[in-house]
Amino acid sequence: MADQNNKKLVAEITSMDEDFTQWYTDVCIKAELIAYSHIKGFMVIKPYGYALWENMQSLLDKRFKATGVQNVYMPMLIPESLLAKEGELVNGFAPEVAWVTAGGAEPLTERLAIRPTSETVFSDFYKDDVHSYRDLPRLYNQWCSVVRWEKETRPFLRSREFLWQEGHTIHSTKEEAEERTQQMLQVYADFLGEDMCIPTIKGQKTEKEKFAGADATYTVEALMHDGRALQSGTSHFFGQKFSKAYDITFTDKDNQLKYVWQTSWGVTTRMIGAMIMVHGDNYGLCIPPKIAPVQVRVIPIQQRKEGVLEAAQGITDALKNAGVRVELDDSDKGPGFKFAEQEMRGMPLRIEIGPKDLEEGKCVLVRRDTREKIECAIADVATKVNELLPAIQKDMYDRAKAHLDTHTFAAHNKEEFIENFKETKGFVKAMWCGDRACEDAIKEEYGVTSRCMPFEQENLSGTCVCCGKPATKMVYWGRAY
RNA sequence: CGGGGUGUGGCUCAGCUUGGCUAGAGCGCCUGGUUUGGGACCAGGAGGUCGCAGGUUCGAAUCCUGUCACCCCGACCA
Repeated sequence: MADQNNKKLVAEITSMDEDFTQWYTDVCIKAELIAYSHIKGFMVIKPYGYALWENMQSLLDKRFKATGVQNVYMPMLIPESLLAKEGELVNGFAPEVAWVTAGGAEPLTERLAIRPTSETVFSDFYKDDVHSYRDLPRLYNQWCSVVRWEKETRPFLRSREFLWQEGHTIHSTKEEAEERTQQMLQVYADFLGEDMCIPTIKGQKTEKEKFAGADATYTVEALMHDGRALQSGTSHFFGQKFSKAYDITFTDKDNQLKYVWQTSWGVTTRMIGAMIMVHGDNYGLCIPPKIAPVQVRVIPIQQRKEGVLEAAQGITDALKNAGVRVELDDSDKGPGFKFAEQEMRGMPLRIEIGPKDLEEGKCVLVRRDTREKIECAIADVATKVNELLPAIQKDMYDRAKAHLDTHTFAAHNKEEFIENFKETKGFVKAMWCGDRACEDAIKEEYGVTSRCMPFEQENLSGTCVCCGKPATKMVYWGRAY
């Protein structure tokens, strides 16, 4: 019944099959996540979008703190001389740094960078803060925004200012720092999988793709509905690069002066983009229950009829008491409008209650992810909802995982590799010799980049799909956002 | 930075080629009423220095010059 009306129902958003990019933009706007501002690449995050971020923040923050991380806040402006101390980082970020050059009417003697990332500031702070092995480790994190003057911008995926968290830790031993790097990557993978219902591939970035200034960069890569890849979180092992550049030393147990070992790791509002593109459909957004600002919207039908609104309010209260994030839509819009809006905004469940239901003492629950309708006695609503929300959470993950699996291909030789990238279908696993030249050539010819060298390696063949020389690694390749 | 596109009420756009009275439509918004199980209907109403700055002209949304902004596609990045 509903399917016959698909066209009409989604008249306000472009079909994702027709134009995925436009669909994405439409959803961001129509689901009221953002509004464009007057500055390119700077967006207004509206209450519903920000509520999403707040939920993500709070879940992540708990996970961080469970591993001993503490939150701090660092200055947003970085003197040029400080930023310039670590050469690779400056070179990496130089083209996209925004500068403050005046304070009021007075030109500054030294221009100040608006942080593109805060390794330098943390390092400068740690330098004087740490003296002894007893001061280590330092496990600091900050929630803030950073600015990078990107050429092309897109809501959540690539904006010039974006919200993120950046964790910066220092350790007395290499092993401990390496362990922390992996630990945080796992935290991201767990968060994305368990809370965001987004399965990821964990692995290491190649030299070409790694973060400027890092010894090693690790990543969690997700696959969007259109088959394109999205780097969804990173964790870096810095070795002693920054500690040597910024002179962060401590006296160890053996009474020797040593340089600290350092990590940093971050995730951003880009994850909201990932959520949209992994779970969304032609009805709009579809938000995992754990993240959803509103988990259930109660929609009364013929709300002026005797008892309807009261019953709807009763259900709302019962759910609220049961710990559910619930909202009653008692606006005077028609029911069709309300259904469409709830779906557009991706609220995981809605409850319809009208005079007919009232007579029978029931209501109708509708899942956003499957649009399945489920009748339920009014008295059992809280129980049923608390049963359905986890089920939706699980099903959303399973569907995303199935999509990832069916859109990951293995190429055993060059022909298969080329074949798989004639159109963007997903990840392609292929062997690689480890040579930068092959990576460059593949990008040049097929427009795909190495996404990561996965921790779970397979031996697909003995030779590099590009040059035919002996292979050293299996790499996930893909077209990336 | 290269290619393409667009700037006219909150939104989507028409009008511009060929200058001319008070700048239009749909959606949205406000008021009143009728409605309500998939984006309701009727009546009334509010809302625009046509992106900005110059120029041509008796007269510019329309022609000319400049400029700014945004969107899309590429190369760089979370």
